[in-house]
Amino acid sequence: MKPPTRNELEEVYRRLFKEFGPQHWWPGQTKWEIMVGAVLTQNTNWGNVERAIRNLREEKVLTLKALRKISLPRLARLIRPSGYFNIKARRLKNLVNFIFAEYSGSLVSMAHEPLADLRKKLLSVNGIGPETADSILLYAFNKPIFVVDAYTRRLLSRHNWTREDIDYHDLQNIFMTHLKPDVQKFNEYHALIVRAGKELCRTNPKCAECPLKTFNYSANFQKFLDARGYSSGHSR
DNA sequence: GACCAGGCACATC
DNA sequence: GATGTGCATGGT
Repeated sequence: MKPPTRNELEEVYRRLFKEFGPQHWWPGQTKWEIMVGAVLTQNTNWGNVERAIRNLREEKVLTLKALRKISLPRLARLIRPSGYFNIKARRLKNLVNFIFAEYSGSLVSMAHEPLADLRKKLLSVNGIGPETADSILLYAFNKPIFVVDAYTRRLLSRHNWTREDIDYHDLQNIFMTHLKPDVQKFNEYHALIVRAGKELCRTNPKCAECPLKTFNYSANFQKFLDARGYSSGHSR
């Protein structure tokens, strides 16, 4: 098992982009809306997050100020469709309180904070882990940090480039050390991996249709396919 | 009815 | 430091 080379990472990007085109991420209009989405989508289908965000918008509480004032039970009720609503309500409150405590509620001054400092501070907020922090940094604040997630982990491990249980930062470092810091490209690359990942998901690999099919899948992935009865006919 | 989805914190050993 | 568990909805 050896990690992908720079050329391989570039080739993956080219193929994904050619297959799917630009993804125009993040699916959210304002900095704050992107941050809310980043918390709500934790281990949750994006469609459910959209319902929750729609509720917040319809109730006119999809702003920093409104979310500061809203009661915890009401917030939990509105974001119910996104799952884990009690925990996520508290996490959103934690994020709001952090922004007021640290930046007087100003996303503009928050945006001026250097990447490394802002990242460290975000990670200190209870409920903001590495992926949520990096999503906020890249997609809300346009900072050059590569976001990795379950799809990224799956993509690399199935090509036998990494172990399935690779640590978040080890995985992130593979991209950060090989690719030049480029906000637009990091944005697009992660979005494309998610897009492709949905076609390479756990229960329905659809490998014949995967744009990466010309890579050699790993022995592990082959075993995975065999175990689920996907190998006969269309796997390679 | 089982399994899955763009994590994270916390308990326990 | 590694491993396990709770959190919860809506789609397939």
